[in-house]
Amino acid sequence: MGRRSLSRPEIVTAALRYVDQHGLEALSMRALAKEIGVYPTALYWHIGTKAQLVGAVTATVLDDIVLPADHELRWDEWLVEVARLCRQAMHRHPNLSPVIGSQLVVTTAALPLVERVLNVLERAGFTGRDLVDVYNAVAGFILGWVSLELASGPLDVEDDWQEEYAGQLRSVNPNAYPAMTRNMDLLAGNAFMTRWESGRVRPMDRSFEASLELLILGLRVKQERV
Amino acid sequence: MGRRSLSRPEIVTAALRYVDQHGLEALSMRALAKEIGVYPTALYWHIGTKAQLVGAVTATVLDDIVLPADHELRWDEWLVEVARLCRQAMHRHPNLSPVIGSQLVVTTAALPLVERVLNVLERAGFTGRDLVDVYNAVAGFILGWVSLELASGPLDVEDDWQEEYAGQLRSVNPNAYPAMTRNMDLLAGNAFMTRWESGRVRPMDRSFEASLELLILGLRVKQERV
DNA sequence: ACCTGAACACCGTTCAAGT
DNA sequence: ACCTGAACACCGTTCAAGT
Repeated sequence: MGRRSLSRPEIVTAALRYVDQHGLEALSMRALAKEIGVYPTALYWHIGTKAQLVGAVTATVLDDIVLPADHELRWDEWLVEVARLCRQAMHRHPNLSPVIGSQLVVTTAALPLVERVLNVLERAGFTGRDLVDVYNAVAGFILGWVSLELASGPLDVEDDWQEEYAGQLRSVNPNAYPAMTRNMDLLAGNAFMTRWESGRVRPMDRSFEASLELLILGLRVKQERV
Repeated sequence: MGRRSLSRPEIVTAALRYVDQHGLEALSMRALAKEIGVYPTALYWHIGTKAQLVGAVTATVLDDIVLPADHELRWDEWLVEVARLCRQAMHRHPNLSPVIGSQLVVTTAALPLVERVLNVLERAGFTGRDLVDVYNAVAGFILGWVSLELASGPLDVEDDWQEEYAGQLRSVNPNAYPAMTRNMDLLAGNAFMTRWESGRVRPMDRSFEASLELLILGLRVKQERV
């Protein structure tokens, strides 16, 4: 087939593009190989298994996050900025969010991010176990919240399940669900477990900012106590 | 084969047990059918596609959450309790957490939970858009954080990748990563992106409690402003 | 109504063989 | 060193056929 000089980065780039276009579940070694114009087994020589390929793809997404300088901003402003940047990076490749959200991130590509967040949290006065806890709060919130936001619908179901679920919600028993009924207009389609569209088509900007603000408020209170 | 009276709930129960034992990625219509002692295509008659089966399984997990009575506790105490109960439910079926974390939850089984949380947040004084935002903060934090905690390792990789990653972390350049180096003993294995074991084998109890406390602190501050 | 059995179009991965 | 080509043991799903 005259195909030559297949390289690791070339494969990873092609895989990311493929996932962006066709979804994570459509990614297969065979389909990707066909896209590149090579036999499936050629991929194995360069990147190993599919799991390793996906890991490499994830690393490139983390690598794309450019953090603001540390000392230009107050620690809390810096964290807000970083949270937004991470969210943006995840929104750029929404089909990859299940990997970030539910597989262990084991790549050194994440370490610069970890270092900078730790550094800023130390600057805010957190140390030792408190530092680790507060870091986990920040990282868990950002990565967890956004990957939940980007969750995709149940795949390969009929086309009308969205309208059906919307209908089910709106016709819920007002006696059994008074609080939901009172707030249905704001709730329907806009809140976790009462929506039928992914955050990739209907981003939850306002709620993300509000949630982030709550986290920062909590951090400020905790800081004063330390 | 003399198999009779195959029922929907029977299939769902068997599927949950299968996922608990063998993992989500091992679940296949064919394997489950063999386990039950029936032809794969028989399952389709009762539950439809695999996606629908997984949805039904998820619903049973949410159904298992028994919430405390509303008025026995202060609103903030109640939320802490509910967060712990949800986390426990997810820990009971860790192999299912990718579904909760990265697929839209579209089941009426979630609605009682939504209703009660909304009710308590209204009691705390939140209304309108603020109510929705604060609800999303709580739900997004709990579901997102815990599904991240329960993330599984990259599948079917060699046995020594855990030790290898642990080694990479500890031998990181102290000049490039001073904050990480200073806190390496507490960090390694215990924080998001610097761990190599899932929360199912190494639960992050302390950090969860601390993160939850931060959220509640933030909610209390916001409440005073409303 | 409920299940069988065959069939279709896929998978990931291994391995011997080529160049 | 790098890729081909065949092969193995799987998938989800459809559909005609049985009872």
